[in-house]
Amino acid sequence: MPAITLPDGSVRQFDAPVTGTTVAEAIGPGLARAALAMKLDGKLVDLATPIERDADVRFVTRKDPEALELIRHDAAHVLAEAVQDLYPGTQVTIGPAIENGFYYDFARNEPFTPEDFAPIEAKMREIIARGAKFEREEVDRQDAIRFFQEKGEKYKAEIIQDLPPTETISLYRQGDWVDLCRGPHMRTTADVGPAFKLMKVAGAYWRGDHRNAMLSRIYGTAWRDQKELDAYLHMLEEAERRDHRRIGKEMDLFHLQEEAAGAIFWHPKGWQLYLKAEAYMRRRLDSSGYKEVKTPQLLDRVFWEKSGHWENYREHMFIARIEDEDKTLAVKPMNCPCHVQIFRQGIRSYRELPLRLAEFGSCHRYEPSGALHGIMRVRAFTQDDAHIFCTEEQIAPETVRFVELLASIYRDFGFERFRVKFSDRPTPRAGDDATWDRAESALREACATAGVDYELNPGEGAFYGPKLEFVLRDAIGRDWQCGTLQVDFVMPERLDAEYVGEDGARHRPVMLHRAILGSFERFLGILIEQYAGRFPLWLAPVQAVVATIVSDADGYAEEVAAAFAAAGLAVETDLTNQKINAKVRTHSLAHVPVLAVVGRKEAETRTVALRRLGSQAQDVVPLEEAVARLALEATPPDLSRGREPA
RNA sequence: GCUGCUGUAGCUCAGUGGUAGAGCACUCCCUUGGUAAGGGAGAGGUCGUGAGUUCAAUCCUCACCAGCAGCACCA
Repeated sequence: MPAITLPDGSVRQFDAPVTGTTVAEAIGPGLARAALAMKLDGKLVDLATPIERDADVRFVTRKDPEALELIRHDAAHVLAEAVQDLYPGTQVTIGPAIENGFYYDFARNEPFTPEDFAPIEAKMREIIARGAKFEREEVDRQDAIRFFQEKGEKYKAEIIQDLPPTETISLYRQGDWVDLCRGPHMRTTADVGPAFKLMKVAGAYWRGDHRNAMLSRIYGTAWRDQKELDAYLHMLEEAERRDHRRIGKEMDLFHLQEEAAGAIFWHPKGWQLYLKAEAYMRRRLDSSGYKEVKTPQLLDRVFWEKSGHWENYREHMFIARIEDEDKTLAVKPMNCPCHVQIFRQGIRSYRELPLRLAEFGSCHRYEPSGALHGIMRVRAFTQDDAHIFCTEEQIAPETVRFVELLASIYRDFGFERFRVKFSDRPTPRAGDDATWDRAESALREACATAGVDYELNPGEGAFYGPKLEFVLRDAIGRDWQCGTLQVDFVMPERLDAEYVGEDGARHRPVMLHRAILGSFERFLGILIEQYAGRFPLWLAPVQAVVATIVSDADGYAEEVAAAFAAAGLAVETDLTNQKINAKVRTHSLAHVPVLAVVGRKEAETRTVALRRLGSQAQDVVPLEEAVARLALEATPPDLSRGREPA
């Protein structure tokens, strides 16, 4: 007879098997109304799940974090029923809850359009209002396959076929509609509530494989209540405002045009931003023991054949044919083989290791057209690339050193948080298992030493070695891999890199491929979104504008601007015959961090009225003090560290 | 690359089978005003490219290019 232990430690004894529903009712009518599902010994299950033995039970109500997932999963089922009701002949496939919502993939000859959303949503509301019970039923595998085949649901039948034999096959019924589903679900369709919205249609490959059929996916979002939904929709709008493509245009940072798809035209202001980031990185690498190099853009095809890239990535390389010489050159898609060439010049000693070769390496890759995205995913980009040639013993300490540098650099750019993914051996791969064991454990060990929390990304390593990926998130919640560290035993072998060890014999070095920003282009895109264009002073392309109130102050304004410029500030003057209100507005919208306003008063007293972006306060200070203060604040973080504020 | 959508002035966008419009920006004039839009005038587009249908195409059809969303890809 089950004894149910509740989260507060109290125990309820029952003299016959019960379900969550009866337990909730026994506790109280309020809980019985609020309970949507339960955690049975830590596992989220239906409220109607029978409990036959002693167990820990926690009820999940709308307030609990698990509720969102349930609401979204149930919403996906409701969506599927609505679609099958409105568009007979449509097959269902899968429909999970995802971050912020849910989707369902349908197989239908005719694709859905956003115009279909209104009728589908209306039908969904009907189904929700009907409040049919979700009823779980466990069935025999063969019966289930036959059942779905007879309904013409060949995708569902295929899913069951591929489920491991140990897996219980369960169906969920909501009224007349049935879906194959592992569950759990809430009590009835009414529990989904009113706070949902269909968001977009898109194609998606069956089982995520591009060789399979393209299904029609409908995305939706769902929340506990209207307030949450509104807040989410509002957040999306805000995110759109900080899209780097929009801000890039507004702030005149860069542009793209069709004759150079996937390549960026950096405008003067955008290039200032780029140069500041590059100068900063150069200092950080230099002071971390890296040696900067520069290698060729174009190399003979033979070279890429030797490195193995021609075989694997030929389709993604830009090729140049030289008719006169009957040669084929390829624009470099990466820098590592070139760095190996530098390593190979002369005879290397173990005393030189670790040798850290860095390059702001400009690379070209013919990315698939659908992958291009603003400046975040382009075909011409520059990596803050470096290769560390070292011994196996040095992998761990070098990794620790790298992670520390990376975290410090991300912090300087305003990113306190980032995710780390550990990608281990893929199939197919180069190198034997013993080598992989060594590489993976070295990396794991290094993560432990460096205090890095990572999530495992199984089978996603590079073909030559395991890797760490450092992921930053953009304004719209999309994740972008920026930093990376890859352990490589293969390339040194392939390109015959070696050093003379302490024992006088020749050895293969290990190569660590690593990048912190990844590509400048992508990183700057994320940076623009991170700050919504309101950069900290050290990065701002235009750091200050000197704006006059009356034209009598023009001469003094020029003097102020000259003083700012002499202190290394990027400054512009605004001597137009606009009112000061208009000038404030213009430069605020342009995200200029410092507005120095000068009128007759300031000219007479040799002061400036400083107004900071985002503040209405005016700070009238003597010119010399303003220069000193701003110059200090505009100092890049690495240069101002340890320095006392003036 | 795949599915769907989009492409009109520098930007944001409206619009029609009879070769086009707004706001902002831009130029000029008036205005010298103390912290988020002072007023007026003007200039600006072979409606993404190419073909087809039509008496007539920016509008309809097809192809291509580019972009957007998602999927796949990302050494």
